[in-house]
Amino acid sequence: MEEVERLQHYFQVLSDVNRLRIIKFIDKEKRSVSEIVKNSSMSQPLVSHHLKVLKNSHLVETQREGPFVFYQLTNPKILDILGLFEEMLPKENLVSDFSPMFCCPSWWGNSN
Amino acid sequence: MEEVERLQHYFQVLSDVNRLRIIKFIDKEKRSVSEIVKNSSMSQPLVSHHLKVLKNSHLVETQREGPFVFYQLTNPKILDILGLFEEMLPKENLVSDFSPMFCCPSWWGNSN
DNA sequence: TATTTATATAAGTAGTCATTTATATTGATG
DNA sequence: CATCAATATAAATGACTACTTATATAAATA
Repeated sequence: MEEVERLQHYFQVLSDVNRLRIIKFIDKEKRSVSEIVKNSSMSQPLVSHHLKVLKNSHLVETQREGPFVFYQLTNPKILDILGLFEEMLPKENLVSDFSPMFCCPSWWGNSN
Repeated sequence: MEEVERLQHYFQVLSDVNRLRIIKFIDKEKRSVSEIVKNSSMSQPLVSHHLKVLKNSHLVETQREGPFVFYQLTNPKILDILGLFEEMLPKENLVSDFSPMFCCPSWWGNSN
C-alpha cells in the first residue's frame, strides 16, 4: 500500500464527527461501550460500528473485563495530532461543504 | 460551526488520494491546471473538480495569468501536517478498509 | 469576430458509507 | 440451564461523492 493511500485511509477514518467525538471522549481513559453510548447521542449498534472502524485501523484497542469491553486509544498522540490540526487549518468560513451554495453567474462579478 | 465539525470537514477534504497527490505536487510552487493534469492520471474536469474542493476549503488559492490559472498552497504548513501524519499514524496492516476481510467465525479462536 | 487554448461547470451514474432496525453472541448470575 | 445485561453483527436504506461525458466560459490571437 502506497504511503498516500495510507494517509487517505486515516483521513477517511477521521472524517466523521461521531468517531472524532468518540476519540476525544475516550481521551486517555479506558471507556466501556456503554459509557461511550451514554456520553453520545448514538445508538449502541452505531457506537459499536464506529468503534470497529477505529479498531480496524489500530487507533483504539480493546480489553474485556467480564461483560464489559473497554476501549482505549492505542496511541494518545492522536489527540495531539487532532490539536495540531485544529490550530493549523484555515479558519475562514467554508463554502458549504463540497457543493458551493447558490451564487450569481460568474459574469455578475464575483471572483470565480 | 463546531470545532469538531471543522475538523471533520478538513479530514474529509484530505481523504482522497487524488487531492493528496495534487497538494503534494503543488508543493511550494505555483502550478497551472494543465501542469497538474499532465502530472496526474486524471481528466482535466476531474482535476478542476478537486481543485475547487481544495479552494472552497481555503487550502489552495488561485492567481490568473492570461489564460492560465495558477494554484498554490494557501499555507505550505499543510505539507508538514501531512508529514506528521505519515510519521505518527499506526503502520500495522489495515483490516481491509471499513469492511474487514473474510475471517472465520469468532468461536474459531480469533480475538474479536 | 471566429478560432483556439485553458479552465470551469453541469448532469448523470455508480459505488461507498453512516445510520437504523432487528437479531445474535457473550458473560454473569439466579 | 434460563435469563439478563453488555456488546457485536447483519441487512436494508438513504445520502453523499468521485468520476465521466458533454458543454460552457474566458482569454488570446488570427
